[in-house]
Amino acid sequence: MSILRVAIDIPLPRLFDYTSDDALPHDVGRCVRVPFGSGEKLGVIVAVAQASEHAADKLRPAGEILRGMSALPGDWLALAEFCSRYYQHPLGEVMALALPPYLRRGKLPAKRKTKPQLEAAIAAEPEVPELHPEQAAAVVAVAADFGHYATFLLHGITGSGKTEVYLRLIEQILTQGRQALMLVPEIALTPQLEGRVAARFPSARVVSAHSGMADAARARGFLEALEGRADIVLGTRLAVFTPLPRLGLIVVDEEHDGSFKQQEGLRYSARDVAVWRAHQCSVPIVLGSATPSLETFHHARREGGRYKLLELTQRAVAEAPPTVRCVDTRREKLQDGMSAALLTAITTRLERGEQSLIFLNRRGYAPVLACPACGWVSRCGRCAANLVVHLADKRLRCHHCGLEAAIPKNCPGCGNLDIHPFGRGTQRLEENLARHFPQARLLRVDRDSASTPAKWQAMLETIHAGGADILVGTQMLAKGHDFPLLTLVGVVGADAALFAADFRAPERLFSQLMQVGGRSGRAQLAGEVLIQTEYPAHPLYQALLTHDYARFAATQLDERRAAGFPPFTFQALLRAEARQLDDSIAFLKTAAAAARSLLPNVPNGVSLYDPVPMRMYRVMALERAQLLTESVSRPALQNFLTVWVAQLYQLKAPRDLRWHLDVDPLEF
DNA sequence: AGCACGCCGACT
DNA sequence: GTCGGCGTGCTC
Repeated sequence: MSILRVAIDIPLPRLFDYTSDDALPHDVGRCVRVPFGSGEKLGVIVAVAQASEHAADKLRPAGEILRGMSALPGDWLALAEFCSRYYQHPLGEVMALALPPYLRRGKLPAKRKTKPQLEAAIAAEPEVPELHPEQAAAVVAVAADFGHYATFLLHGITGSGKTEVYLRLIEQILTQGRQALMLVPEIALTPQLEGRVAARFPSARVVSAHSGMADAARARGFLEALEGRADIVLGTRLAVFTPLPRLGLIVVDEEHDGSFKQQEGLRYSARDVAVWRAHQCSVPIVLGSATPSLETFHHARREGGRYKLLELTQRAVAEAPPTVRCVDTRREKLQDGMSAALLTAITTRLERGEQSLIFLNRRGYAPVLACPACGWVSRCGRCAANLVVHLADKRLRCHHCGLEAAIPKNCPGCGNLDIHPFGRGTQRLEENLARHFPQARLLRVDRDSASTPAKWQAMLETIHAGGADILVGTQMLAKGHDFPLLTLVGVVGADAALFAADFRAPERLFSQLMQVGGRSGRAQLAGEVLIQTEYPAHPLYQALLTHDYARFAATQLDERRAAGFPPFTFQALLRAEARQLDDSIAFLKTAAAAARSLLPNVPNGVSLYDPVPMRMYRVMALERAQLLTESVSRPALQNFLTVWVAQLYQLKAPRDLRWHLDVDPLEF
């Protein structure tokens, strides 16, 4: 008779013990059916022990141990335990997230019978481009650390051939009989990339891992990786949890991308978890970006820094970077929000048969409908936000909860017939452009117009085929697509981010503009970027003019250091949400009081701020507040959080109150 | 998070 | 007289 310690998918920070008369030490890492309360659950065996802390009469016998599937290896369990510890999240929930849903339900997928269509459908790559010297040096540097832990930042401008560096490294690690893990942001995970990798390594087993996959396919890929049959795992953030017994290399492409951070449940950063995992498995990890996160860049540039910096400054294809120019909009009367310079530039492109892209990161027709007479504005009843005017389908819509309403004919406040949309979104910009350029073929690309993958795909094809002259789009258009006919990018309405309350807003803006600017100009056609701004002298724009990420990053890091922001401090946010804001605040105040009694015992200074309503304090009829804690010492913060969270579980709170901790939060 | 147990309103 | 509301308490 032995004791099984089992992690179960419930929001409690503890394991549950069961008795078993047939469990063996090698059952650690296996799934097991266990009675739980009045029902049954599937858990993961974390340990097989001789004794339990619990009274024998409390223990129930475990059910079936699922031996049809290989046990999850020790390093996978350790990875889950690390995430549980670091993000202060119950281990059972971590494992539930890390396992494909199919396996979590105790099912096993049928074995793959046919070779997947993907590989068959892809023509072999005209198999391999030559490396320029910087690429070659990067490959040599990383390969020198095969078999050891090392983190590399591969900092390379758009078009400098980062992907080719990844592929060469993967090729080399495969020849050593090891597996490679490649993480990409959600948006970039397209069949194209899978196809390119599969085509490049026709004899390797490539599996994908992302949440859009069919359950069985995802489970099959997970098992192939677990059993060592998969050679390359390519996926979004959740792929970081794929078990890889022969792991030899990790690549995180576009490492700055916010989608690597999960914003609900286990709020993990797949990039940070990947770095931990590389260390755990003694393998090198390559973080690639044209605009690295300031956290990563800081580690890479510091004297004796923790990361090694690899720079790609040349473009792999012979082409010049786009010319970037600011248009000072304080000095002229704009026409529909557009300057004469921008209108002229578009006209020129139309005459030459080239494409223009106008970037406005605000979808809808106008951000609000308002009554000038009585001051009524279209507010969402469930969120602290305005309803956005969507003229395309004649609705008002909340971008936070999805609430919809008809557009009223007259003011609901005073009956006034003269109510207007205020401000400008992509739909209105499209309408404006259509008036200025009646002969042009316009295409608006945002989450509304490209609502399904099929529509999005069709739009990309239209753009490629030259079926549109002027594109109007949000950041959807910024990422990773090559548009050979596009030679002009106009940026409209970007200034707001310069003065946003979120200290990371400039970092995101720079990255976005750098990316969207990179869409313009290809082999033979020079590109131009026009940024309309009231602050042409702003350091962010000045750095963009010279494509000088390093200068921008340096000024940002100076500001962060002076203000005591990350990466110079480490933060964690306790958030609470309830029907009433008062309840959320009250809970956080109790939590703060508990924290204060702990703080004298925490070395190295952990600071605690006052509970405050969140900026968007109401979403979906839940009112939210947050409490910030920070420290210059990550271990000090961790020690504090561990003790604090244990107390939080003991606090009594209204039934409808939810709370969670966000370690290393990206958004406030 | 489920899910049971447990004390107060409108129905056969 | 019951069916059922959702308030709190537990789950090895």
